[in-house]
Amino acid sequence: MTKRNKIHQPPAVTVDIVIFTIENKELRVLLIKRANEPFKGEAALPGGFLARGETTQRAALRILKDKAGVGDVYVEQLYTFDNPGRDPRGQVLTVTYFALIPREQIKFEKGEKAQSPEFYSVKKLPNLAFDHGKIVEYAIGRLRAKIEYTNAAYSLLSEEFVFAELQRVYEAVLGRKLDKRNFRKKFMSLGLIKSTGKKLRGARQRPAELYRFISRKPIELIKFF
Amino acid sequence: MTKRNKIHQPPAVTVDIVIFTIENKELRVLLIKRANEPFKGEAALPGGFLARGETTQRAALRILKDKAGVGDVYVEQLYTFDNPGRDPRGQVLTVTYFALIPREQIKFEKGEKAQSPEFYSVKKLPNLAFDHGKIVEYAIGRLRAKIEYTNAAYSLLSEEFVFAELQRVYEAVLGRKLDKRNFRKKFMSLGLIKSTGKKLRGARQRPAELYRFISRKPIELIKFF
DNA sequence: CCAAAAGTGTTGACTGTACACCCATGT
DNA sequence: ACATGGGTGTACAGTCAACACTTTTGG
Repeated sequence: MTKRNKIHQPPAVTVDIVIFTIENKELRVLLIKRANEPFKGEAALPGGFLARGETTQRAALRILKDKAGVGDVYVEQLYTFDNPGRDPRGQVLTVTYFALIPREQIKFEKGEKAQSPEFYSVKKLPNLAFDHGKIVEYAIGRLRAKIEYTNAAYSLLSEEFVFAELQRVYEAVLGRKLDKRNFRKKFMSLGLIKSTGKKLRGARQRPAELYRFISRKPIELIKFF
Repeated sequence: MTKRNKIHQPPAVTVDIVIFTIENKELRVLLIKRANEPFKGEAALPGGFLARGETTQRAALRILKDKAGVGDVYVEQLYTFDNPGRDPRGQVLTVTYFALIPREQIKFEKGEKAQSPEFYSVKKLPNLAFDHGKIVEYAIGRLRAKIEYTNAAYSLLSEEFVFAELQRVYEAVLGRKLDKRNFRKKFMSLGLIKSTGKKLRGARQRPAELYRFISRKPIELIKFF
């Protein structure tokens, strides 16, 4: 560190979160309507200023709780944006995170109704405030990469799930159909999930086996060169 | 963004850079001796506070220029660290970058002599100030991943190079020997480099062909699922 | 018995890996 | 002529992609 302390006036710091879920076989992002200027009324990522002494990670969890009412989910830092002009109010540095949530776990808080939080399909996003469009795009790229070499999918599913649901998660994230047999074979060989022995009955079809992730903590698969 | 403006007191923002090079077949990191408290005299990453109105990317380039005297190199944002307690002076948020530089391009500035900048092999790093040890570790992981699906290696080599040098870059970064024939075959098939037609003469052995990267701008290779 | 989704194997193409010898030069 | 690193091909194993039919249930 140099002697720049004198002329150091730190930028404002905010945290924005890209909250993903799968709904109706589509990858969706949580957006709110901005209650205040700038960009009042436009769609934006949930976020907020850092509270005094708060870490960005804590702020991300707080916002997640406030806007979506969820706790124990996959959260990961994405990137830090501070291009000049990204916020008309001046220099703002935003640390972005992304989170993965199973749709049925989300309960919007009453207090947030005014901002009408809503999940938008990534295939038809509205115009977003600030540079949030770029942020979402970046997040999608990261998610696509992550889901191929981690167990992150657990965070988009409920604890017990059926193989078809798992495949739908991958298809929604990657944006294309996958072959049922190849997908099952490959995924099984990764050793990330185990059968519960239970079956899902009640549909008018052959009952499907229920699986669960062996670990619901982030795991990276080893890669070889 | 919520109504947290009132209690928003932004943390100090610094930028640290992990500057990599290849020297003597080893991956090395540039470290300086801290001139001031805290951690005075200990080895640390070059870095500094953000100047007023400066973006973190600009700050990274400025520090790169100041400490290593280089301009046109591969620079990429790494991660943002703000764990409590990482800096004894209080809440400090650090945006980290990593840079790749060919060793022969570096000229240390006289003004920086006091801090005795020096390249340390990643295999025998001293204890580092702050959480810089963790940062370097993280950077190595990122570099290893990047070099496998981008053309980032161009930034660790001079414009024209011989196949053996390219291979040494990969071996140093990945930390293991690679098979000469397989490496050549694979790398050639990527289409990132082209022969210059020239040969490197003067050694007492068969002259080696000189190659150059077709593009010296970052390129990502397409991956398939 | 019909509709619906579940479950299951084989083949061919491709990719990665292991491995050893001759070549062109400088001294 | 010899020491040095440069340059090259083949065979085997593992992985990926394409592809269609039978099973089990609820209605």
